[in-house]
Amino acid sequence: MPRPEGRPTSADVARASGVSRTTVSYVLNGTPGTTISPATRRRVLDAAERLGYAPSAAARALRRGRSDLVLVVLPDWPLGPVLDELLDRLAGELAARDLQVLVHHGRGRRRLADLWREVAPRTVVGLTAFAADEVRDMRRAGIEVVGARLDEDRHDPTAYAVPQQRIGAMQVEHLVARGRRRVAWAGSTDPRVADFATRRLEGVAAACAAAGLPEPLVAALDLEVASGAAAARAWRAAGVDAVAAYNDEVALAALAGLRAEGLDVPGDVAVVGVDDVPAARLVGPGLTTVHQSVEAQAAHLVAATLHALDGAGLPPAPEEVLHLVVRGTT
Amino acid sequence: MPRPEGRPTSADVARASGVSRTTVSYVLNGTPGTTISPATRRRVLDAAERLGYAPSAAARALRRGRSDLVLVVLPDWPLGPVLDELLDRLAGELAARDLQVLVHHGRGRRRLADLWREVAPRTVVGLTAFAADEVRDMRRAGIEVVGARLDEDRHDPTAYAVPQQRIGAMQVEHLVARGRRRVAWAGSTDPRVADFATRRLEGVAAACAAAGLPEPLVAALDLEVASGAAAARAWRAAGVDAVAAYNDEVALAALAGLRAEGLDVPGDVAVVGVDDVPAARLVGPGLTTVHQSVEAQAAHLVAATLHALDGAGLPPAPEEVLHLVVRGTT
DNA sequence: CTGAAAGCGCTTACAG
DNA sequence: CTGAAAGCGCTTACAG
Repeated sequence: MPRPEGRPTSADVARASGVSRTTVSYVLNGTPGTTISPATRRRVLDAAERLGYAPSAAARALRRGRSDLVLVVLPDWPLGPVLDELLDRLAGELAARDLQVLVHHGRGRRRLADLWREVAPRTVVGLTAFAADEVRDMRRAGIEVVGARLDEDRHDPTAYAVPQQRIGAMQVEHLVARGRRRVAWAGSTDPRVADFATRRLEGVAAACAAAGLPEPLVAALDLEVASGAAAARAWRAAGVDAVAAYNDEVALAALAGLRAEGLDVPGDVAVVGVDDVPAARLVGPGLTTVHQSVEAQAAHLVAATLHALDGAGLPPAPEEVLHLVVRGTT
Repeated sequence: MPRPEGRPTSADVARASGVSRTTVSYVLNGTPGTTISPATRRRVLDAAERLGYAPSAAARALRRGRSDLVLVVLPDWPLGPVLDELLDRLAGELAARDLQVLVHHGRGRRRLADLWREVAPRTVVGLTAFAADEVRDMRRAGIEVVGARLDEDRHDPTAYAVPQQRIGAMQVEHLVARGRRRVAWAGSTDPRVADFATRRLEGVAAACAAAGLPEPLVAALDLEVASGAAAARAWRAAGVDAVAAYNDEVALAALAGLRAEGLDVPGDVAVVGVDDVPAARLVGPGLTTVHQSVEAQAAHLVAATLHALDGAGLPPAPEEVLHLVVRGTT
């Protein structure tokens, strides 16, 4: 009989099956090196099933000194298919090692410290960058940390990074190869992506300088036709013949604005995005864009995590993550 | 001095500050009703800081009998802006009550049972439907369960549900109002959304029947121009003059296919999507679509969760979640 | 104002 | 083949 209040414990199972808690633990955990008679084993299993017994994770974690959780901390940017796939791959890979992946959507820095103390995960995987003292605290608590970097800093070999500046540079290099000379940057008004946008713009500016072009004209777009149209008027006034957009959605807003202003793409202005979302190949003309290989990123992230977990070999940096997909807009 | 191995415990802090563990606990938890001298308090706080002490969540949960976690179980469908916003709102609301939200991306049914035992959350919020015995097990373990339903089943008042069939019906009702008589359904080849797609198609079929139209012509589309074009040829052959798409992305594939086949939208064929993603208003012509109010959904979810947590009043069913946004494609 | 002690539910040497 | 007992790190009546 379950106790009137609360969940049953191993003591309840022991009582119900007439054995000690030791035996219950041995049977339920399949502890190797023990020899429990089949009859006893049956009785214990039956009792556990009948009572709906589930071991207390808190007690188990306390006793074992660690949990079987991997905490993934997401940055405060919009979710998308890339992240989706990344988490999926990571969870699958870790499940094979009996680790559970739990995701924290990282709004609010303050809460993070509470959180990792609360769940006491084996490893924390940050898709956002951690402060140095945060990393110190976690390591001190015996938690492995796999970090993310927004930039190309490679000092920490486990750091997971997509070279954001390279993305911007690739956009400009392609536009220059197409003979464009006056480049505009179409950024985002979403504050959550500001870090990324800044890096990409740095890459755009550097590539313009390297090609002897003037500094890029900078604008931030909403995902609205009117916003794109306003930008398009400024571009026409400045003689812009090429637009590098923060991502494909912003590129779509730019395209809508150019269309509304009667400018021809790619005749008057070429446009290149980032992400290669499905819409990029479905609109007409198709959107030229920088594709990020989820496979390569996921493989790197998984490898870095396994490295932190059990000292598996470090993965090579994912150099082959980016490639350009050329379509009708350039 | 921290112990050579592992994290410091409250005993270490007690030793370092020359008080008992009781006092350490009182100080660190700000336990009301105790009167610790400011000097003692200072010493404890300093020692804790110096040692980098963080209480063991496992021990605390074991002692208290429950954790401060809310586990959100996501279904196995692609992430998107709606889910993003939903999680954001829920996390914000619960943070105000000192609850942490942790998200499990629910691939693999088997693992779920392990997971809730492992983290011993206060509440499990399912954005996917749970099996009845799963719910029973969780409740038996003292965990509140907030369930999701794929359909319009309203037996459980806490169940969170978007009326999927209503979505399909709204699409058809609009098409009929526009004078269309031969409706096709553009489904998805993504198996992860099969449940949703089925419900929406049921709504489409029912609305067709109600309007005296023939059964909808059914096709599943990839997010590729070629796939849309193949469907477009079939639609032309069957005299289809209206397409209800599973979502906006599929609608974009349909539009790309119709364009490739030289069919005019909305002249020859009208198209209506679901979701109102940014691209829907950025493409030309703009995509008519069924908008799901994230606000209403989030409010309902938050209310249902708070109800489970502390018996707050039940939210009204979110009837006002859906509305049609009419643009150029119909 | 502060401390000694019990107990949360497990697992695992150790002893039989 | 199985059990009594210790101990993981906390919190909290209870006693001073």
